[in-house]
This record gives sequence, C-alpha cells and structure tokens, in this order.
Amino acid sequence: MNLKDRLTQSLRPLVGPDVEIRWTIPKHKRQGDLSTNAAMIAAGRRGVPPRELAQELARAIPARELALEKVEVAGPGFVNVWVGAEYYQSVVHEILREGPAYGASAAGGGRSVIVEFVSANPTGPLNVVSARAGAIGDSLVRVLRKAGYRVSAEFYVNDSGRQVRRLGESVIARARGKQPPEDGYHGGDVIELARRIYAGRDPSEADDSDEIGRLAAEHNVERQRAVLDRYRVAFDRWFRESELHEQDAPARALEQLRERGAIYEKDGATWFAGSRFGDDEDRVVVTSGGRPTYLLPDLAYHLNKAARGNKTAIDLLGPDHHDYVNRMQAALTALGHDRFLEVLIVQQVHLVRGGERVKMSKRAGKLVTLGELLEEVGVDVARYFFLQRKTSTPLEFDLDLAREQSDRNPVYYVQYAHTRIRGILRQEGFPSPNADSDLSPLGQPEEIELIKHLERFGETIARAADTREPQRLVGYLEEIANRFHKFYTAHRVVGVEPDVSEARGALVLAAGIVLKEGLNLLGVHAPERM
RNA sequence: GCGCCAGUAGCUCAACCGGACAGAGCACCGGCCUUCUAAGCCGGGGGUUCGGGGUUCGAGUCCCCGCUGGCGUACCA
Repeated sequence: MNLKDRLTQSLRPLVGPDVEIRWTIPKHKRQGDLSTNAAMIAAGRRGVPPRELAQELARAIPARELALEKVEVAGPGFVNVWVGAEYYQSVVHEILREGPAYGASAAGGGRSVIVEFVSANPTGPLNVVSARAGAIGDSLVRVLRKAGYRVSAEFYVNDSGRQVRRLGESVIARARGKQPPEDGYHGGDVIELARRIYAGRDPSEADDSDEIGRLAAEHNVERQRAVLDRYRVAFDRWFRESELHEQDAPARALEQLRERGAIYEKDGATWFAGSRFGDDEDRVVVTSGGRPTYLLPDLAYHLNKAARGNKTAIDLLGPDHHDYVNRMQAALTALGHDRFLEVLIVQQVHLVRGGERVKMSKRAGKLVTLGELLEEVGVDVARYFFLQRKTSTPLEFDLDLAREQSDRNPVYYVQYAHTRIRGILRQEGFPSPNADSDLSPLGQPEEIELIKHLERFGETIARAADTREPQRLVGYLEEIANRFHKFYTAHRVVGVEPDVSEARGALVLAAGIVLKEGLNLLGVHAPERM
C-alpha cells in the first residue's frame, strides 16, 4: 500500500465513509509535502469547527510508523504532512524495479474502448486539423492503454458516396487535360493521381467515374497511411464504409429505428424523430429522392463498434462536425446505446508564419498538408506542438517558432533534460546504479523535489486517461524536466563520493525512465544527444 | 435566433474533478560555463482571472444574466 492510501486509511474512521479523502501537493513548501482538505468537508456535514476536526485527524496519523517528519494543521483546516526522505528513496527504488512499466495502472479496469480519429475523406492529402487529431488521438490511445484500458484505434474510411464519384470525375478531367468540375477537387495532387491511374491507359475512353473514384480513393488511403506512419500514428483497423453497405448495415439500422417507432414519413422523405431523444430537431434519413443521408451509415458504424464488444466509443471530430453530435447521440439513445459515445471536438488549427496566419483555401486545393508540415518542422516538434493545448480550444501553430532550434522552442526543453541524463549515464568511472543501490544519501532539496514529481507519473496518466486529455502529460513532463535541470545545476553525479555518486546515478536513471516513457506516450523521441 | 467552444501578465498558455498569497514560457533588464552538453540555472518588474449577481467556511473553477471572439446551424459527407 502506498503512502497516500495508508494516510487515508488512518483518517477514514474519523471522517466517515462518504467523504472523499484526497491528498494533493500544496503550492507552497511551507504547506508540507502532502495536504488534505478532508476535515473541512467532513466538518460541514457534522457541524463541528473544521480546525477542531483537523486537529483530531492530525493526531490520528501514525507519524512515526509512516516515517513522517511532521504533521500540522494549517489555514482554515488543512492537514499538512511532511514526508521523510526514506519514503522518497523508496520511490526511486520502485521506478528502477518497474522500469518502462512504471506509471502503468489499472485505472481503466480493462474497459474496452474504441477510439476513432482522423477519419479524413479519401479525396486528398491530410490537412493540419487531421494532423492535430492524429497527434491527440494517437497519444490518447497510448495513455489509455497505459492506464489499463483495452483500446483499439480506428480510422473510418468514407469510401462510398458522392464524394468518391466527384473525385473520379476530377481525375478523369485531369487525365484529359481539363479542369475538374466546379464542385470537384482542384488540388495539384489530383493531377498526379491522374497520371498514375492512367499510366498505360487511354484517357479518351469513356471511364466510369465511380470506378476511377474508387481507384483514386485507394491511392489516397495508401498515401494517408504512409504519412501517418511517418508521423508515428498507428491504427489497429482501417474500417471502410463500403463494408457496411455490403452487409446492408445502414438499411438494418433504419429498420431498428423504425421498430422503436422513431421513424416517420413526411413530405416524401423519411425522418428520424431525434427531438424525442435529445436532438434539437428531427432529421431526414432518406431523402425524397430515395437517397439515404450520412446519418444511417454512420449510425450503422457505431452500432458495429458496440456489437464488437466495446463499452465506450470515443470519436475525435473536426470542428465542422459540431452539428452532427446531437443527432448521432439521439440515434444511439433511441437504440438503447446512450452513454456509449463520447465526442471530442478537435478545434481549428491556424498556421502562423512571419506573425501572420497562413491563408488556406480548400476549394482551390491550397492547403498545407501533414506531409509538408512534417517536412518543415519534423515529427517530434509537430506532435509536441499539437499536444500543448487542450483539444477543445483553437490552436495557433507558429511555424517560425517550430522551426527554430533554440531555447525558445519548448520541445527541446524536455528532450534536452533527457539528453543530459544520457550524458551522465554515458560517463565512466562511477558506480553503476541499479535497483538495489543504497539511496540513503538522497535528501537534498533538489533531489526530493524531483522525486516528488516523478512519483506523480501514474496518477497523471490515469487522470489524462480519465479526462481524455493527453496534453496533461506535456505540462507534467515540462515540470519533470524543470526539476531535473535544477538538480543538474545544483549537484554533480560524477566525481563525488562513491556512495553519493551511485545514489544520484540511480535518481538520474529513474528520471530518465519517466522522461523517456512520458515522451513515448506523446509519440516524441527521447534523444541520446542533441 | 439557437447550439458548442473560449475569454487569466504585453504575447502564448497553466492552475491537479471548489481550497491556503493565481503560476510558467516568451519578450524586457541583470547575473552564472577550468569539471556530467549554457537548447540550462539564478534574480527583477509585471494581474480588478471580460462585467454583474448567486451558492459556499472558501470561486479563475459551480449556477444565472449580460458582453466579446471563434466555429457550427442542409432532404451535403
């Protein structure tokens, strides 16, 4: 049992079973190493003065047994605890014993989660919003896995429908040296697509735009897959919409809605009564022209996810799909799958160069692609920048800053800490630290501060998983790097007394494990040298 | 009009599911390299957390009303 649990255990009888006892690290050192507000919460319910109860709690903590230095009541009724160095030494041992597995937990309880992200249309290259979604989605998957969820990552390929035919029409036009139709795709990539598809083929034959569209879409999927691979974003499955149509799944989804009485006819169209299940208004699911709208295949897809045994589906959607959320939730609710779907809206990305926003136009095909972005700033910088901000807030991506290899660029701050760690461990002539090293020489403030934050790795991951906010790891790692740099500046590892040297070496090793594993959760490399 | 997201230092953002004096980075000023990489460290100035109410022992955080900005509001995907 860890320290927090043992502290909690000692207070439980005094505050009762229904008060949550949380231990936080206070902002100020004079408030101790750990602090709880349990007395204030419990006092309110029991009608006793908070400080009085806090005094009782403080007395109930077996300070000597837990090797605590001090227990104190402060402020309106906080109980503050000062932890002895031996405890922090044991944390370093634990990290060294567990290695890269350190920080893993069972917080997710093995719950099956399917995370769908990027899911860009196969009509062209990936843009910067897809880039952001890719970084966030992939890191979220890694974080969820580390926190004990069973996770599968999925890319939904919209390989059916009118956009594919439009792509086909555009390719055919380009092959014949003409401009694509007004509502077609005007990007330069279509010209190259045409060249490849029509290699050894006569462009003047009357081609089927559906067939050419499918071919072109497959090419695009392969390119998307290749660039995502370079971006270190991996999917367990690329799920094709056409698969659903082959199984008649959209029609069956419609039948299920009909059986629930959620379908009616009006004005020659077929409607889903979403307003009865939480949507703002009812929606057309089959047009008066007899065409199903996208809601049906998408609903079928989500039913498919549920049928595969997933308990939760997390969708990362672009800002243009805002409106879609309510109707999908309503449709799932109608079929008994409320609380199945969680939607994260990945907000817009604005590229900034020379202090001004880079203008992008989808119609003219003038978009900065993921491939170009990686070319310009590299994978580590791109992923790190996208993971700095909350998913739900718009992001300014400063290309000049991203290209800059200087201290202004925050990526290097964290990577540099890891580099310094490897630098120390490369040195010869000092005792090689290991999981059995005697750590009793550790006790300097910079050492303790570092360990204190290393210990928070697991709870940070668990919380990032629970809130679906992988960017929490970024702030955490910057904090670790900061503590390490301070330690590095204040103390030498090599060339001091052997016992101190070995103990500090063990701490450095432990910090390296956490930094590398943390960066790995972000999909960012931890370099040996810079 | 309605919905979603946001409004915190000059700029970009934090603040651990309400906690003790709101913190970092950048920018600006000043220090620290004979020794494990100075892409680092130390110090300095900087704030009515958009405004107004409410709940609470306690609110940047929760609720209500405004204001400002972004996005979305199709028998398109």
